[in-house]
Amino acid sequence: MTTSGPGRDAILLAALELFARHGADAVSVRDIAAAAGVAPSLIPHHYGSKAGLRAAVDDHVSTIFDGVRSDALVEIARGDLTGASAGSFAALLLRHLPPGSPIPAYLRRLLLAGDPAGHHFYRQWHELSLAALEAMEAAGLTRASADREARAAFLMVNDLAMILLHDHIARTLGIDPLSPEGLHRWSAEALDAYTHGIFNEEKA
Amino acid sequence: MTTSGPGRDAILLAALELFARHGADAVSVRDIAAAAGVAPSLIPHHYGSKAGLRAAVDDHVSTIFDGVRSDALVEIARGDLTGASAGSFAALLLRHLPPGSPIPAYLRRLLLAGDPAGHHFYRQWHELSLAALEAMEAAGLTRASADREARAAFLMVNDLAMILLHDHIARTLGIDPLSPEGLHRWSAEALDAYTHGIFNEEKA
DNA sequence: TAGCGCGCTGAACGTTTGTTCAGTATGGTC
DNA sequence: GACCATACTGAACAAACGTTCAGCGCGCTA
Repeated sequence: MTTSGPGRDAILLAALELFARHGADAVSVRDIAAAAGVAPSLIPHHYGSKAGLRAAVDDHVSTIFDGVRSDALVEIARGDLTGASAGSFAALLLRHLPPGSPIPAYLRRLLLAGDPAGHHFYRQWHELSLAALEAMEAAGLTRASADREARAAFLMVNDLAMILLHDHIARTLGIDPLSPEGLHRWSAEALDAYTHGIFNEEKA
Repeated sequence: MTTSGPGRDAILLAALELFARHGADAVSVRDIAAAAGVAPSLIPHHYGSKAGLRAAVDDHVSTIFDGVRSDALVEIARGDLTGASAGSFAALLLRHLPPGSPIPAYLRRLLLAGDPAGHHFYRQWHELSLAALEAMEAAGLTRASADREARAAFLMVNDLAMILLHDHIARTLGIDPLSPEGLHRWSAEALDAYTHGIFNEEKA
């Protein structure tokens, strides 16, 4: 377990890519080494074990998310609540990541794997969502909610869903909802639904 | 590869349970055999291979979904559009499954894995969602949409999200959104959002 | 220039994987 | 009662797994 070297970074990036695409269980140490262009034994050398590498990748991703999250908190504190930042987690993430980044797919695995790292991530974002909603209510941008916790969860979960189901949406709708144009179409629908409603008033 | 026997069914159910909980890649043939109370060699005997068992589990789940889906189509055809059936896929599924069923968790894996089975499933439900939305528009229950495809996808994805992120929501909100009470709280928020809106009209 | 530290390799290790196969037990058919 | 089909077992298999370890090469400092 050492601390530097070009091979070390190559391993981390290759692992992130492969874990995101196939899931950590389906990827072997030899697969990662081949993708990184190093010997398989370099992985336990640098990261102790495959589990250690996994933890390092989680850490790497977690650090990136921390950056995105603190940026969002700054915007909320500034009262900058319009547009995508407060309303759309997906748009926020998109601004911070290069196109084709494996991070969204990795996030997908993280949230669905059921391990503690995924829940920790979810909880942090839930709190951010709650803070954003409170700020919007205070600014008079939303109708008051009888159940603010549930509403914050509802909005956030809907937003995350677009990332989680990204591949399916892209193929079914014929347009990538994480591309600028696709995101525009998607959030137009979302904004319309959340502003004007979709259902008519029901009688009983 | 045979066709009957008590061991065969036990293997299928044990595999469904374990695949849903840990993912197929993380579960060994020996794990499944132990859970089913049979010898490991009985699995390739009945299903040809582990991949064959996987396909059989997919088939089993697919058949269940077909039943749910055709029930929903009947309701739509009858004009029975109020309540949970048309609006909530989660509620629909809940009515068809016993409590504690591994099916929702399996569905989660299916949609995430990126294999054709998951996309096939998504596409079928997207068409159902579109049909339900069309019926609701025709019945005057919704405002007309400028982008009906996107709206159907939006509503469906939001609904699926509740199942995909079920564990996180349950732990964060402190109430299981797939239980009757939890579902009530969740769909109250959803119905309110979709009927009255959440955001106030924006100026520019 | 000698010595040392360390990123890195390649062969080997023991374990676990999915699968094969010879063989047993059981239930139905002639 | 003899026969056969078949659900099922337990030992064995080759392949792949994660990991270990002796050693190589390069860049330091003395």
